Amino acid sequence: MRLEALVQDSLRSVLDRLGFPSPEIPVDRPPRRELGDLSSRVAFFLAPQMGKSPQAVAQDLARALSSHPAFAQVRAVQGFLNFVLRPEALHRVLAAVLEDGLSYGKGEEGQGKKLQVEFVSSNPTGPLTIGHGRQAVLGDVLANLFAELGWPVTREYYLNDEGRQIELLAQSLWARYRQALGDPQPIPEGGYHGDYLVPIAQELAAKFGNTYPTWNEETKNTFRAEVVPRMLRLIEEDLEAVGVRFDVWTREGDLIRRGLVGEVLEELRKRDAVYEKDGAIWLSAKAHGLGRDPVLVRSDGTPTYLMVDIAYHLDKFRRGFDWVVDVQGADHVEEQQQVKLALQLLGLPQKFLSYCLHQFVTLKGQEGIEKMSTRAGRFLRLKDLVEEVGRDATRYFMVMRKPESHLVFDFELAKKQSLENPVYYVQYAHTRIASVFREATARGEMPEDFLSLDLSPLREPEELVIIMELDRFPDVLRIAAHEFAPHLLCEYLENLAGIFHPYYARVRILGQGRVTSARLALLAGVRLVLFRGLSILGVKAPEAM
RNA sequence: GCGCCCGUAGCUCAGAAGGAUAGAGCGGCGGUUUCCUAAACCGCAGGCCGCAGGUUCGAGUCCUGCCGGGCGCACCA
Repeated sequence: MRLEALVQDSLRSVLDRLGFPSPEIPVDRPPRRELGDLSSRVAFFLAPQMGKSPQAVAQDLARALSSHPAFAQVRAVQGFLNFVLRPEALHRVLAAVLEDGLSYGKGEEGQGKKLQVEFVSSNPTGPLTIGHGRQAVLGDVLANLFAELGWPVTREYYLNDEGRQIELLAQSLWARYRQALGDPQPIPEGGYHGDYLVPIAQELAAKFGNTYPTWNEETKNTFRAEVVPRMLRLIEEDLEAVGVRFDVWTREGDLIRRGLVGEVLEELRKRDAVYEKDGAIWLSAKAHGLGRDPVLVRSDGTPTYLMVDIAYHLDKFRRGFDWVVDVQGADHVEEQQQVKLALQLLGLPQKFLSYCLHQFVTLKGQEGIEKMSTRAGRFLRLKDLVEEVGRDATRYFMVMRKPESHLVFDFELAKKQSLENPVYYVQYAHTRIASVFREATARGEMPEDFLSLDLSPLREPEELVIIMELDRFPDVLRIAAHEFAPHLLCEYLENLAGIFHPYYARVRILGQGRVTSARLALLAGVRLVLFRGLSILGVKAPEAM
């Protein structure tokens, strides 16, 4: 049984007996070790209805629990209830972890439901930058986390392969093509200046020769058809480098061709949520507390990005998703409010769509590309970053901060293969255990299996603390997923490694008789959780380094 | 001007739902190695939690106002 449930159950039975059932029983870790292993603030909540001080309530509860077999001690301190666990209770926790094995921490909350995580969704106007990298890893790890909680997860990429930006890109490519033929054609106003178009332009110059001397409708269609698949290939290379795969790619053009836009517009019109002005169709957002009314259909009759995005989300709903999580950068705040409003007006459940919003990435010590821009051709390509610092460090660094904080990517630190680098610190804990296991096997000290082992020799303080920490893992996964906060998992793993390394340095594992078997079982638990955690982050858990 | 996010140690950051004396890593200083990988470990120094009010038994956490930073405020996507 998990420790939180153990404490809750014990308290619940006492409270029921006293006639004060409490629906919610908080269980925490005390701020300092000396106070105890676990604590509860339940007395603060009960004090008013019991007509006593929190401390008096806590004392009553402590007395009632004093004979509980799992607790060595229950103390009332300033209204808090502090529990000291018997080692046997912790040994049972470790046994349960080992029994669960690779499924330790998995949940069932998502069973029978469908979740979509939409992320990256970068316009196919160039390769992915390290900014997109944060989103790629964030979305991927969130998807992994929800999968752990039992959700069937669809990873989806929304591809804006239509519109003005693509046209500008095509024209930029055409200009590069003309340049390749010796015609000094300038990149258009607001166009794409990146070098990545140059080799493609050279290729097209060789292929077409002088077939397209002027920018016209035919040239535009030709260059657009050439450029989009090539940009997609660049994006796929970047995603591949960072180890991210998508299940579904949805193209904006397909949504438009399916006629969804007209349908959604009709619905919005019925609900009086849109109006016409200057030949365009506007969403009545101001009337619902937003800052301005955005255009849904331009006066030339074409739908805006926002319009299609609304239709896209209605389509997601119809595809049967129970919940959609969109991972987006901080520059999309306004759009998020608008889409949410529109969906609400269309009658979708409020909780259908959640946004995981993240701030941008800056590179430490890289003058000139601190402010990245694909359009200006000023960026560091994701694939190049991965080649430089490795996939593991890239992924880890991208999610080690909470999404709503700015991320300063420390290039030099990420490259270091030493303890200063948190990802190596965690990986090294795993490697060490693997190494001890190899040595144990070589010496013939490895137990047949850990499940029926006597764990009672585990009595060192660090051993009990480590088990307490292993017990937290399922909570960490749950909170990291629902708070959209994968950094909590990084923090947890660093902490676990941070108690393991000193323990390993102080205590001998091998050559200790039956203590050795028990300690190997403890190490197996640590290794299991490190492996599970690193896997969820998409980072390797190496056997040797 | 309006909207969203952020402001915690020299640096980079944790402190889910308000809880006990605010934590970690790096950097700095000082130590540890006949022994399972020192790619490690131990110790020390370092804080008016941006500022000012408020809410309450209790605020880094909630509310209000200010200050500072990021992003957005297009018939671009």
